[in-house]
Amino acid sequence: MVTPPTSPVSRERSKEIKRSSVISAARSARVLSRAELTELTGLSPATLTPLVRDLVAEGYLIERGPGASRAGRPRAILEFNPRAELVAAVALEPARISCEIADSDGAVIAHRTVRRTGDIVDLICAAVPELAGDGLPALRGVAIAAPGVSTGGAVRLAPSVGLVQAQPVGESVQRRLGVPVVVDNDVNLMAAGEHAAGAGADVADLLLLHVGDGIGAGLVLDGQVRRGAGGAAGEVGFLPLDPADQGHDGVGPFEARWSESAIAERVVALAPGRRPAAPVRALVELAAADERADAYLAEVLVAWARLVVSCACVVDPGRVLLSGAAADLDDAAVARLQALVSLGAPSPTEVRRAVLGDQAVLHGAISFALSAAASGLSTLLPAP
Amino acid sequence: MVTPPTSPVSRERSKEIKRSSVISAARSARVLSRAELTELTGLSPATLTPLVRDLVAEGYLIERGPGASRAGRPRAILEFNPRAELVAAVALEPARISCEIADSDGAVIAHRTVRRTGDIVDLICAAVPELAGDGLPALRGVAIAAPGVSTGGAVRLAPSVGLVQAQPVGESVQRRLGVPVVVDNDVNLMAAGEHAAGAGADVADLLLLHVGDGIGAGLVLDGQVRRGAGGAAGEVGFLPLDPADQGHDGVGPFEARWSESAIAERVVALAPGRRPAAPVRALVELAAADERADAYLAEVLVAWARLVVSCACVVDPGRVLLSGAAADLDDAAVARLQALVSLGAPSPTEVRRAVLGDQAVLHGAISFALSAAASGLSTLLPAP
DNA sequence: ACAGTTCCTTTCTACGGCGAACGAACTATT
DNA sequence: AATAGTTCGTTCGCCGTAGAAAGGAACTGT
Repeated sequence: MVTPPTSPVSRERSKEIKRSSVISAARSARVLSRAELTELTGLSPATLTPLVRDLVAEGYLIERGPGASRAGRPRAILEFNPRAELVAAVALEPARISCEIADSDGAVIAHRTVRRTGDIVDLICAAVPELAGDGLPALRGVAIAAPGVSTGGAVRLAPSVGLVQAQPVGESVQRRLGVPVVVDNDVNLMAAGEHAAGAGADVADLLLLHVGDGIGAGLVLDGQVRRGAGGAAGEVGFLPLDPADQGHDGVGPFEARWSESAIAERVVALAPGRRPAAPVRALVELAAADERADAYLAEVLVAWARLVVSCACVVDPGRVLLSGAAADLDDAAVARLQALVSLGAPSPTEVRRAVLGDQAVLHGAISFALSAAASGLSTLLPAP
Repeated sequence: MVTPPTSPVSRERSKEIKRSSVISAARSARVLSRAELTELTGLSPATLTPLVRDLVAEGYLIERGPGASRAGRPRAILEFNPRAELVAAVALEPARISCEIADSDGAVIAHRTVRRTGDIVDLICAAVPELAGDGLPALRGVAIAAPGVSTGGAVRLAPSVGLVQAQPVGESVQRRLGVPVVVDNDVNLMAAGEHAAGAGADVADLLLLHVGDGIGAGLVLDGQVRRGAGGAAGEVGFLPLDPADQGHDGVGPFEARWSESAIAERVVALAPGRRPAAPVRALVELAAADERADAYLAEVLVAWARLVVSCACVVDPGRVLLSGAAADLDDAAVARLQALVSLGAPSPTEVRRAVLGDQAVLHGAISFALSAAASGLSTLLPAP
C-alpha cells in the first residue's frame, strides 16, 4: 500500500471529485432536479448551486424549465447532455481499423472504417479528430480494442493484426491527442460493455464467454474488469480440461476443439455443403431433426459447461454471459447448458446470452473511455 | 456506479483521510521524520505539525529524539508504535476457538484457545476483551476465520464447525464489541496474509493454493482479496479436470482425489504403516528411493499443475503460492511443478511456496482488521 | 563566532463547505 | 382572491482547513 506522492486532499482535488460526482449522478439519472442531486451526491444545496451553474455553462447540463410540482415550488428540471462527452472507440482488425465517435449514451455520431496502411498511430490520430470534427473539445477519451493480450497500452500476442511486438500504441496516441487512452482486449471490452449497458448491468461480477475463432473470457469482479498480472486473465481457451486435447502455436487445447471454427468443421461433416456463416446456429437447427447432430450438440454443451464450471470454481462470477457463437444457442440449448452448469458449479451460476452483440465492444469502449476520463490526470501522466 | 449517499468530501472526512494517510505511511516506514512524512503523504509541513502532535499524544507515534543530521537541523525521529493498534484474530475450528491479540506488526500479544461450548458470539465477546485487557481501547478490529464460504459476516457451508445455517456472527460481534469485524474463509485470510507480509508482498495479484483435507484457493487481484459473487471464488477443488473423478456431498471431484487426505491413503499403500502426519513430505522422501513413489509423485505434480494452469487461464495471477500440504514439496518438486505449469499456462506464472505457514491466517486477519478499521464507519454501520 | 543548511513551527491569508436565512414558485384552503 | 402552507433554489456569513511564507531551532563546516 504505497501512499500517493501527491496530497490526498488538496483543494483542487476535492473540487474535481465533487464535479465528477455530480456528473456521474447526472449521467445515470439523465433527467433530474437539483433537489435530487443533493440526495444522490450528498452535497449540500449551497454547494451545488455554483457547481450546477458551471456545468450548465459548459453544456454538461441543460435547463429544461420547471417540472411538475407537488405542493410546492416545482423542481427545475436539469437534463444531462450526452453530447457533452464524446468518446472514440477504435477497433483494430486484421486488415482495417474501424473508428466510431459516440456520445455517452452509446449513440454513434460518426463512423468510419479505414484500410490499414502505414503506421497505426498515425491513422488513429488522423481519423479521430476528423470524425469528431466540431465536437473535438468534448472528446473525453479514446478506447482501442485489439485482439490478443494488452498490457498498459502495449499490445502483444496479436499476430492477426501484425502487432506481434509490444507497441506502446496507447501511450503514443495519448501523447498525440492529449486525451486519456485505454487499450484493451476486445473480449475485455465486451465484458465491460455488457456490464455497463447490457446483460450484466445489474450485477457486480460476471464472466463473458466469447466463442469465436478462439475462446476467450472477459472477467468483471467487483465492478471492474480484471486482467490479471500479465493481462492474460480470461484465456480460457488454454484450459487443460482434457489431457487428450492438444493446442498448437498460440491456440489453446480447449479452443482447438470447441471454438466456432472447430465446430464448423464438424457441422460441415454432418450436413455437407458450404461452411455455414453461423455454425452453432446451424447445429442447433440440425439437431432438431438429426439425431447425430443432437448428440454432437450435447457434446458441445457438455464441453462448454465444463468450461463455465471451471471458471465458476476459480472466480465464482455468479453470472456467465454467452457471446459470439455461444450466443447463437437457442433457449432450449441455453437451458440445457444451465442445467449442466448447475450440476457442477459449487455456487449458483446463472447462464444467459449476452444482449449487445456487435455493440458490446462499443459500449465497453465508451465505459472505459469515460472512466479513464473520470480518473483524470492520473491516466495522462505516466507513472514515475 | 452508484454515487455514495454521503457527501464525498465532507470536512471530517478529509481530516480522517489525512490521519489515516499519515498512519499508514508511518506503519510501513516504521521509523521516520516529519520531513519524510511530507514527502510520503504530500501533505504540507504546516498541516502535519498539529496532526503529528495529536498522533503522538494518542500514542500512535513516539518521539525518539533527534537523529543524525546532514548539514542542518537533525530530523526529529518519530517511531510508529505498533501497540497503538491491536487486532483480534479469531479462528473457528471444529471443536475449539483460537483467539489471538496481535499488534500491527503481527506480534502476538496474547493467545488463548477455548473449547466451543455454548454460543459462539458469547464466547468471542467474552474472550476478546479479556485477552486485550488494558489494550482494549487500542483494539481496531476483529477478524474471524472460518472454514467454508462466508458472505457478509454470515458463515455458510461449514458443517465441521456446526455452522450449517447462515449466522450473522460477524454482525453480532460487531454490534456487541463496537469495532469493525470481518468474517472470512480461512484460505482467503491466508492469501491476504501472504500478500500483506509474506511471499506475495511484492505483487498485486496472487493465488494461494491450499491443500488440506480439501483443496481451496485464495485469490488476490489488484491488491484485494476477491471472493466472487457468492463468496465461492477459489473453490478449485470442484474443478472438473477429469470426467472420471466424482465428488460427493460437498467434496469436489478434484479434491476427492488430490487432497492431502486422498494422497495420504496412497502413501500408506506405498509404505505400509501409520498414516504420516505430513503425507506429502513423506511422499517426497519416499520418491527419492522408491520408483513407484516417484511415479505417484509425478502424478500428483501433474494433477496440481493442471490445477494451477486452470487458475492461470482464468485469472492469470502471475504468482501461485503453495500452502498447506503443497508447501511440503521440496525444491526439486516445486521446480518440476513450475516446469509443468510453464508448459501449459498462457502467461508467465511463478510457482513458489508460501512462507508464513500457520502464521498466514493471523497476518491475513491483521491486515483485514486494519483495513476494516481504516475504512471507518462504513463498516460499522449496516448498509441501508 | 559566523554563515549555511535543513528541519520544524507559527502566523497569516484565502477559499470552500455548510448551516441558516431568504426569496421564489406553486398548491390547497377559506 | 387572499392567505397559509409547502417545497425548491439561492445568497449570506461563519468556520475550518490548506497552503504560502516567515520565523525559530538545531546542527555542520569554516
